[in-house]
Amino acid sequence: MTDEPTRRPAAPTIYDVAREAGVAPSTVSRTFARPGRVNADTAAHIREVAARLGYRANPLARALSTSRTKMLAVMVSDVTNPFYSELIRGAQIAASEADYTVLLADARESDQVERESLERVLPAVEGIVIGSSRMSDSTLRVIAKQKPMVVLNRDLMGVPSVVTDNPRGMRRAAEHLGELGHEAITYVAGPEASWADGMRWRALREAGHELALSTRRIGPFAPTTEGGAEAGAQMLDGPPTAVIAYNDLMAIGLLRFLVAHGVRVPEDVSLIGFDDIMAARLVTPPLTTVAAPVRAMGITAVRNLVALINGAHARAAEAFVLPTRLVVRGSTARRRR
Amino acid sequence: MTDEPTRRPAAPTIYDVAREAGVAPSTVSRTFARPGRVNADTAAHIREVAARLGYRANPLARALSTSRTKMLAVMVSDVTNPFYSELIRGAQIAASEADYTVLLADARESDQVERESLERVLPAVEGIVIGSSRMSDSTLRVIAKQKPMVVLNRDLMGVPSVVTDNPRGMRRAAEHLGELGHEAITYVAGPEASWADGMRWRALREAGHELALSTRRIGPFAPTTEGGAEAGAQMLDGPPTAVIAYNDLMAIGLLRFLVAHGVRVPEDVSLIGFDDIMAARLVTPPLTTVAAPVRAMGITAVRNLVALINGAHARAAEAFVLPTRLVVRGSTARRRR
DNA sequence: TTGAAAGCGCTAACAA
DNA sequence: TTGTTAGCGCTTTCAA
Repeated sequence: MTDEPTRRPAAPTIYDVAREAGVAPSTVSRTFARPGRVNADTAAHIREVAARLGYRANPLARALSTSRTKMLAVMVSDVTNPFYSELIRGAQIAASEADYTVLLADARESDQVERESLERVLPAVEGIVIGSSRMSDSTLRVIAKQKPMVVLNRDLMGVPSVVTDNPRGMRRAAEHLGELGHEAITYVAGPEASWADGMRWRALREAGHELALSTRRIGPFAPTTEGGAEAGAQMLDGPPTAVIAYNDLMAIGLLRFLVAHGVRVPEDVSLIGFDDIMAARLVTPPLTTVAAPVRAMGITAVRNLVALINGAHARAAEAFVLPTRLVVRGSTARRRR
Repeated sequence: MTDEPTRRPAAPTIYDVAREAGVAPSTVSRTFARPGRVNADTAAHIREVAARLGYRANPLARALSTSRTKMLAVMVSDVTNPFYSELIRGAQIAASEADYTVLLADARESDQVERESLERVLPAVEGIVIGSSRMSDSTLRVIAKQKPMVVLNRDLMGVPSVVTDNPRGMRRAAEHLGELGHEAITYVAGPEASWADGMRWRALREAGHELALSTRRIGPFAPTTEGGAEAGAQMLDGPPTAVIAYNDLMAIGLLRFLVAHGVRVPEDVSLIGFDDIMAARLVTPPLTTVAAPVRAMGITAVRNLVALINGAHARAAEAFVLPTRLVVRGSTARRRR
């Protein structure tokens, strides 16, 4: 089965083009790398020859001499999580704008895979966006020392970050529940180590304080539908009237669990998620949620990363805060009990 | 704002290690590239020094001299489509097994973006998996001539492919509906150019023929929830009792449209999708669907691609066919009218 | 088993 | 504006 590789024609190089066009190789190089530094006519001629020969600059060779690989890494904990696929989409958009290619590092929710993935990808890229990571702050900081880095929804002293406005989002969610007559809100916590989780719970506590709503917290749970179901199991006897979950996936898991066990949503329990993933719209009832501008986050992160690569100073003191928005759908209603 | 780049320590090279270890650079190279060709003790020493210095082989430099970049491209039409994210997951798994990195080429449902994406990525990779593409067969074949390629759910003469067993899946779906007493099945078609769509419709016709069920087809529609809703609008007056949609996204869009317009599922209409994406489980009622082993497809595709790269012969005559499975959930029921 | 030297395809001084 | 000449960091002959 395994034989000698099929012969494929070797890709033409700068030298082939140079010979064919009757100029020096460096002139060919210039034509593509710094047009303007070469006579318009010669350039045209060279391009013509190059096109005829099907010449494409070898990006690796270019990278070797310029040490600009034009590649970026985006690290996520799970590609199949819709939150991250939207993030990747944003990153791709901004990357191609800046003529960068993105390497996907998918941790597959495993520390070891995350390491290996990073190892593999890091030496090839000029910078990295940490969409999510289980690595410790100090580990990340070490990496940030080697390559430009932007982190998402995380607070890493000295490393620029892009975050969503959790406090405002949570505040709006709490207000919404307050307006519907709810007096107590239960927060279903996500992963313990999550910065966003801490932010959200804190924001809820503060909002509760100001709005005279009592708050409590259960968890932590996995940030998945399974985690949500687990939370549901814990609240089955004496469910609260209002719940805010760490994210949509959990809210959906919780929603389905409750409904399956005879608790009606929103009649018995009002439920709010975070992120506004596509599935939030699809469940019955559709989920009220605090929408995060995920794609915009990806775009912002990459734009900042590229700026960093190009020598911008890491204005790391303040994070880039992107606005959230409460999307009211069917899972919240006036309190009835 | 844009200033001189922050100084980052230059990564140690093979020369640094060589000097520090008191050996020739080529020996350091050998230690990593072909261990066994170097004395065990020297090798150990070199590794020790390398570790101490934090040496990491520069993959680009290596690629330049070996012309093995250890990178693969996966082209998809839309990263945010759950079908493709699962595919990417599979590709990642197989790629890391083989010590390859994957470059994601996301077409964002646009021809132009697809082109650019491909241009950007192609010269850097050793091979490419076409998860989906709007490119013509002939264009793809041209590319396959330059780089090893594996296509998914598509039939490209001369190019190895991985497909799901659409005929069997469709057959099972039709049988299921037949057993529930349905006598006519409407197929809601996906994108016109889609090979899978053609396969599915053909398979349904044949199954219908054998099972004495009448079949008809409407569409094409976009393979999205929006497309599904559009189809719903077309069938509002006099809806069929049984519908099979090109994929889950469409089925879900259709489902929600029908329910919103007073048509009950599954009481009035039984509905089946394809793929078994996560959302299929989340909608109400949960969707009966023909599950595709998406992750396995990604794995299979990449494994084959790697084999191809290593010189396996393209046994392109037969495609790799992966089994499908009918997952019966709540959207199908006995015919009542 | 090791070292010396050439070269992968490109860019970047430096001259001309 | 163009050509000449060194490399970029690694692998790979070829000798020793």
